[in-house]
Amino acid sequence: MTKEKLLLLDGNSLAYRAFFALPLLTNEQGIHTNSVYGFTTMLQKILTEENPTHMLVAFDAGKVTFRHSTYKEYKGGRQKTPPELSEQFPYVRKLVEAYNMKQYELEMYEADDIIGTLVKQADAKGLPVIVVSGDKDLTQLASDNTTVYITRKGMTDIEKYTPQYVKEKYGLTPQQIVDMKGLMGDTSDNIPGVPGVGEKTAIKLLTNYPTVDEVYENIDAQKGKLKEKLVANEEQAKMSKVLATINCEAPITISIDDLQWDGPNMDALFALWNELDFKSLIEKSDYASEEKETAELNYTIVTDLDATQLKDGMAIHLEIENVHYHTAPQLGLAIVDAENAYYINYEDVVQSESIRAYLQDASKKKYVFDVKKQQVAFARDGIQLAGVDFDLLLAAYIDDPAFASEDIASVVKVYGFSDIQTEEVIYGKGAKREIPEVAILSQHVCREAFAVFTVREQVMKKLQDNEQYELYYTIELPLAKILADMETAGIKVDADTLNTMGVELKGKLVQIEATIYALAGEKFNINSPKQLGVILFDVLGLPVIKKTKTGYSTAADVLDKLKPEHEIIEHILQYRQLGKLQSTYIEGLTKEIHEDDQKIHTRYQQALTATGRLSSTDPNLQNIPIRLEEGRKIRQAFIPSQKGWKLFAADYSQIELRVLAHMSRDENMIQAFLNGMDIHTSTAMKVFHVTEDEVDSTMRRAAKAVNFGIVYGISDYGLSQNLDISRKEAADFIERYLESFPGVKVYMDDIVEEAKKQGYVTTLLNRRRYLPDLKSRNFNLRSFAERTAMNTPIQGSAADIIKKAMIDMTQALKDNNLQARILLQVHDELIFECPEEEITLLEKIVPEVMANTVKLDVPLRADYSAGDTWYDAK
DNA sequence: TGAATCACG
DNA sequence: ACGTACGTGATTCAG
Repeated sequence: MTKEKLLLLDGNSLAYRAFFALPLLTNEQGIHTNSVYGFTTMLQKILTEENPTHMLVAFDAGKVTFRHSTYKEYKGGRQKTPPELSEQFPYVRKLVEAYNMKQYELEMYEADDIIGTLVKQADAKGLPVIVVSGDKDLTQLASDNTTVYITRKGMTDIEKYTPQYVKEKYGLTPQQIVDMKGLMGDTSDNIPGVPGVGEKTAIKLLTNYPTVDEVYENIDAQKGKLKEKLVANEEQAKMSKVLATINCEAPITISIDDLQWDGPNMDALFALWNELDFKSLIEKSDYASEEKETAELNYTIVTDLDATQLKDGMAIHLEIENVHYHTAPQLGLAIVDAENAYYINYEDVVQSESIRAYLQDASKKKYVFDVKKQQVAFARDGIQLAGVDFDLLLAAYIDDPAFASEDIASVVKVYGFSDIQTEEVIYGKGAKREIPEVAILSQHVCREAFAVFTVREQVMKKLQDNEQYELYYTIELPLAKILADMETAGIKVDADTLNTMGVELKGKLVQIEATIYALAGEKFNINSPKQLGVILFDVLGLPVIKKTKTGYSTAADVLDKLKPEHEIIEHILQYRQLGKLQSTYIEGLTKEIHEDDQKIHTRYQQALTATGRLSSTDPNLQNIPIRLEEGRKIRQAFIPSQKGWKLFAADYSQIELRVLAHMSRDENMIQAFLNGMDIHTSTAMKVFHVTEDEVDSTMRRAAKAVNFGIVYGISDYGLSQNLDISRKEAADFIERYLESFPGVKVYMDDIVEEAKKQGYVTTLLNRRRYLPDLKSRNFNLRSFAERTAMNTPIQGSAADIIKKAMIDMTQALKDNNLQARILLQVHDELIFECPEEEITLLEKIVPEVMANTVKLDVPLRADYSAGDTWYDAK
């Protein structure tokens, strides 16, 4: 039998302490959670360390207590409880409830008194007690039987008060704490004490005369001012002691036997943590990990199914060995609804006529997680997946882009479904990763499908409630199919071209390397910022312009400034530039060319970015060099897949600034776009009050930088860095800009204001991004969130527009019976390939579709060009 | 595994 | 006074 131990918590005091100890946090609904979070982490820690058998959380009952009849100013002058804290009290209660702990409060009494009374009972029984509070007053309860834990900053840092510890700290016994309070008072509870007597004096007095009464019985031993003060405040001192004394005779109606504790209600606790977004706790808890018992799901492993079993409205899940779905083996397929669950090994799926027909039947609705992945993987075996009506990955991403995850388990957990294990648990991680035996795998895959089936209605309802159904159903879902086709099509890359460039680069790199070593006077690893820093700043003694967390910064902007200082700099910059081309683009891209078709098949992440943009991986085809000529040549390796075909590229002109003009309704900016003039020049004219002819390149460059700055959520510092001017000058630019475009200023102010109010910002097509940090008390976090609030509607709306354009474009290509197809998307541009003879038609259709996909208060414009390589389509 | 760097929009 | 531009992914080094 385990040893009994009683844990008593001072609920109110701990909630207060946690609130002020931690930065303001909010959950997705904008409810503040820092106090509950601190309370939870503290509790988790103590429970693990102490294993109590009895528990109680005591709360203060109301404002008025029996102490007020002694002294009506008791706890007077206290600041009102901040509303951010008040709203958390109900959650603290819920938390205690989920932990299955007894909670108790008593009219007219404070939590302290409840705790004191129980401590006394426990002491009588010899039951060991731990009292936990944020309030040092409780330390008076310390005894050989009772230890008082006082939380320090961070909540998990705890000071343990035993009688010995009190003695060391104050030179007093725990019982004397109240005498000390009597003499020195307590500002937080508005206990007066003796004015002019502080902790030092109180301790000194009590060392000689152990109680307040004895101090006064021997008052003649004191002299001077101190004596006067003591005499004048005798009544007040004695009253103060009474106020500070915990009442251990409170008329409580519970006893220790009622406090037996058998551990938390994990389901309830888990649900609450979920609601409060305590993701780290969820992950840490055993409940979510391997030991967790998941409910058995009844399913059967079959080799075939007949048409009557393959119904409309089932969840399907194709399990693929790893994330690289263009090549990774397909393992098996689960087909699940409320009544049935089947698992079919992938070889059997490919063999089965009926299952193939079902998968390709658009009239049979299917629910999946990551339709693009499944579509691509099925397409490898000639199965054209159709009829997908629900994609949990996309729906969850629209619900909240922060939910993005490749792992079904973590996504459904957000919606309260936890009968599923994470992919890490099933496969293991890192080098230990391996495919589990079929029995485990099939169970898991069926659960994945069942999870999709289960949360579907809930997620769809949420999208409807938030008016995001249209974004989901008319943009993201159809886009997934288009992206799958783009990925499957791939883009042809000529390995020989890359190879030739690589050989040439290699020669140059060897030369530059030798030059650098000669100038440095020694060999070192140029690719190591650390070693390079030593050479530049210690060996060569160049001035240090910027430091990083770990040492000297050797970033390009720093090296640029050092150019005049030493010849070595330009060689290092050259080396870096060419080295990047070699490793990332020549070698990196070559590795990704598929043997069989000489193509690169990237994967677009459709549910990843916070703003709604796509991203591209393995390889990233959205950051192929263009700005510098040497790098731009890489694009010569990208070619059409067939003889007689061309590449065709079209890009939106200034889409983000046009979106800004539209959303801000700024008349000057709208006018500038209506005039069709170069926007940076026209900005320069406005800001510098000059005519078009008077705008020189410096002014245009400055105007361009400010335009970018505005889109990013401007700061004078950022602009000053970008333009390499003083902060003052940058601030001046911004001010003049905002005077020239007053609508922009109003818009920027409003958007932050509105985001603070509702907790999120939205885009043109009602995509959301939650910004809890807008309420942070941390300046950095808050400023960042404010800039994000300004940037996301712009970047996100631009992303919405091109996504819609891709859908419209696919339709237009079809309507015109063109062979042309979209291959790549790079945020504001689309790259196509097509037979040469279709170019003329594309030149008409593409810019038209792109310009008209949405109607803004300013025109949208797309520029375009065709060529034999991507380089030439410029 | 995280930091630094640099490629893109 | 606070310390910064927004959004990504790949490579390299080093602990």
